[in-house]
Amino acid sequence: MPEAQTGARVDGAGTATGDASDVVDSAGNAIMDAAIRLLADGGLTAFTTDRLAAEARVSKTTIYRRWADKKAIFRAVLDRWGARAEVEDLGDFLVELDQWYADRQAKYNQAGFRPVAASLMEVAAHDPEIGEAMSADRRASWTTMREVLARAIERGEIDDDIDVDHLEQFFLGPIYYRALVDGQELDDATIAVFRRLALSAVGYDPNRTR
Amino acid sequence: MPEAQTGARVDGAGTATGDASDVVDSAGNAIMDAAIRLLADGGLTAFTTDRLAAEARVSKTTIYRRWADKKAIFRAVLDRWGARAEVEDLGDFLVELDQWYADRQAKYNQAGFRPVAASLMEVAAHDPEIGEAMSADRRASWTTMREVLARAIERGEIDDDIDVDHLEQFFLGPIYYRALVDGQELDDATIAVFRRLALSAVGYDPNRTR
DNA sequence: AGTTGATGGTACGGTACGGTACTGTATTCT
DNA sequence: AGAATACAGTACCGTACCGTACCATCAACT
Repeated sequence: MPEAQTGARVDGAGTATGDASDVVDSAGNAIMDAAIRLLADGGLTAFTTDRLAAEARVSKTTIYRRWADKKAIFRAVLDRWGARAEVEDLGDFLVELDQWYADRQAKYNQAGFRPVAASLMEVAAHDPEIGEAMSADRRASWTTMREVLARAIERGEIDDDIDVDHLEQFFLGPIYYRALVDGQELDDATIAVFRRLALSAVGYDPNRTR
Repeated sequence: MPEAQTGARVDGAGTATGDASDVVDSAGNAIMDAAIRLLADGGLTAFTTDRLAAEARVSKTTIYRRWADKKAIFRAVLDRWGARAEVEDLGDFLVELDQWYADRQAKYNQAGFRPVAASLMEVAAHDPEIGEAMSADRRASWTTMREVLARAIERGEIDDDIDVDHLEQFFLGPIYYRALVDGQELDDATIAVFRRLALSAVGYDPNRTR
């Protein structure tokens, strides 16, 4: 009977109702936070269950009560790490694009982004299951930009003869490359340059009326 | 006496004269090739000295006779992996750019690029020494594109008001992102799209006379 | 109060890894 | 021929890791 929801202990939010993917209890959150800290500091080498338990101030028992094995832990970390940008329809490509840039800038500039992303990618590149989960995450994250671009094309603000997939990669590539591969900061000046270049590339008219 | 160069065994090319970084003997080459195969197939998990010896059909003694420890082996793999593009002055930006694109396309499309690059990046992101070596490799690899861009600016073929660093990242980012992060192939159509967008971004006039 | 269940701490087994030492053999140079 | 060297093969040691078992404790529910 998997629905045996009885008494929880520390967290006041009650018991976990869903599966292991959405962990809401405090111990689970502590474990996930500790896992990201470990990956940020020492990468895959430091990502051991012993250190995870110590860093989360939790016993290994508590960890293995929530996830079957290390791979499951890692998948949960991946799920938590992936967060998509939220940009709604604001009627103007430039406004939406700036919001998207600000979101990406904040995300990729956050402390530990590069080491954590590098570790996640290493595993994703070699484990098909993790890789597929990561791809799904990325596709979901792309949805926002796809919609921004699709709306801009529909409004006639940018050229309509470019595949949306390529457009996404063209917009995201430079900032991702700079942040992940090169490890440089995404300062405002850099974002401004990339923005100007990208806008010019897709035929956006800077002197358009609205 | 480190200059004790006496008789080698298998390779007819004679003895190694330099330091451990340039390994030219057959056993050393076999080890390096095997290391890249291991990283391509199983990533950092599979990259153990035992498997390396087995894959290279070499005893562990032979490995540790050439490199002091595993980190040194890894650094040698990194050196071998990094190969810069070679584009000379051809008098025309478009011609040079196409040569650069062809070079990058071939490199990033080679089998095993993504898994190997992902493993190298994971280590580079967490080990300062390896990270610095990788940065140096990348800077050296960039030199070619920097010169291509600098020449184009000097010739007046593209806009001259953009920082060269940003330009590099803008050109390289999309193709690197697609190949490494997304794992998609760099087909000719994609390269063509990226090329068209990039040219338009930097103000290249497609109808220029020469 | 008593029961239930999650937790912390710890110890343990089995395995794998990094690096070294040792033995016998094949090759090159003197 | 004899010396020197590099090699394959293997055994070995210390360590670290994953996952489990055990036990005492503490909070929540009946």
